[in-house]
Amino acid sequence: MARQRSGAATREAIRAAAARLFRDHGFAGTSVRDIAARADIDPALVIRHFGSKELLFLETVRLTIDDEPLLDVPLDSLGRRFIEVLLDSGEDIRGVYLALLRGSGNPQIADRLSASHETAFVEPLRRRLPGADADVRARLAGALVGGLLYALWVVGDEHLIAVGRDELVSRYGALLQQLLTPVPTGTTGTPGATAPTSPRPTAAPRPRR
Amino acid sequence: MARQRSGAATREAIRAAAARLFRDHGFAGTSVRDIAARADIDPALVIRHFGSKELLFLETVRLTIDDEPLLDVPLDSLGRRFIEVLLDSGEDIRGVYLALLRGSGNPQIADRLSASHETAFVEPLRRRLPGADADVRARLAGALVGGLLYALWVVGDEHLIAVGRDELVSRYGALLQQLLTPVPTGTTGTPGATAPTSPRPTAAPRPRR
DNA sequence: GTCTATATGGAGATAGAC
DNA sequence: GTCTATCTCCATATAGAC
Repeated sequence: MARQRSGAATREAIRAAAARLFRDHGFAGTSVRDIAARADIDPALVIRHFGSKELLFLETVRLTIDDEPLLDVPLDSLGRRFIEVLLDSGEDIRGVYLALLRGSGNPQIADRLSASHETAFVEPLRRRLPGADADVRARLAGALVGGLLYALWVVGDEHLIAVGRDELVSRYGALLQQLLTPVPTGTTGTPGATAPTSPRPTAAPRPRR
Repeated sequence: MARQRSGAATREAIRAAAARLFRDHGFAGTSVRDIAARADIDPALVIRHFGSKELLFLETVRLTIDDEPLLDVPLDSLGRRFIEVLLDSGEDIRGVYLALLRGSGNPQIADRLSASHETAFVEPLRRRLPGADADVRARLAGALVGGLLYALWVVGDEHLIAVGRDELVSRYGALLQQLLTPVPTGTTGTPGATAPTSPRPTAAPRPRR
């Protein structure tokens, strides 16, 4: 019979349905009718409560990493940790990231993506970085991090996925770490090697622990 | 008036119009009518010649990078060079990359993106890499490269763009180089602070095969 | 080969009775 | 606040006359 609900409950039902559908099928792949059906209400109510499909998207699809306590580790292991947190994040983050990315043809969604990238991928790192060029390094790190998610989630590189979480954390984390705490040439007591071009011995997959 | 043209000319006109519009406005943002209008023909002809909008997209939107400049560069400067080539690539690559990315909700377009990523970003690097784990390293490199384009073109990180081409090449190139020729501790000069002075503008001429 | 006309379906959004 | 009914617009795709 689809009994009437209170206004607040309806609003919540719409929000929940929208969040889920947008996350799973993106902005274009979700219709107002789909949302209404899932919330078991009339399509007109969706517009009535949120004004438009676009506003509803912007209200429900937010990228947040609130595992920030997990990032409370020494700076020299922040790289690994950050990758770890991302890879262990649930389906939520993945879906939201994909929805924002694929919807970024829409200017408003593009703005939201831009802000989300800043908040989730750049800012948490920049806060920890010392040095005058901390901002640039954090932004390069944001690009690097985004690249991993792009390769795994958007491209869906099967061979990269098959590498497995632990090795990805180790290798890509080390790469990120390079950006957070660039290894200076002199600290580890290496002699001032003047011959830069050395024929590469193979392997050595872990430049830094 | 819209006088008649030959079949081949019409087909070409459609193809050209589609390539341009898809690249500028994406798959969802381009209608068959838009394409027909730009080609100055009837919308029905678009379908008649190419079967569907989707097939037309797949036929006209291809990501190709000219990897010739990468062939003769020494392995230890391939990282910088690769970033250079990407950043100097024209509006074409950017548009195609964005169209594929934003259209990747469509399974066929996702497949195309996957293949393009492999061909353009992974394969050219893997060819040059020695070692048993060359494949993995090339894929990690592909992720890294994709991340830069993502940050610059999708997110549109203004502060990162403002860094400028040369410094991006230098810093992000050094990062990529870490993956191509890993070094336990820095040997090839400071990784990122200033341009490490081995420009090697264009290498020795070499016959194409 | 080309074009006119149209089929068919789905979208977002609205009007107005209850 | 909610729902029924509908509006308007636009999409891809097709049928059939020239």
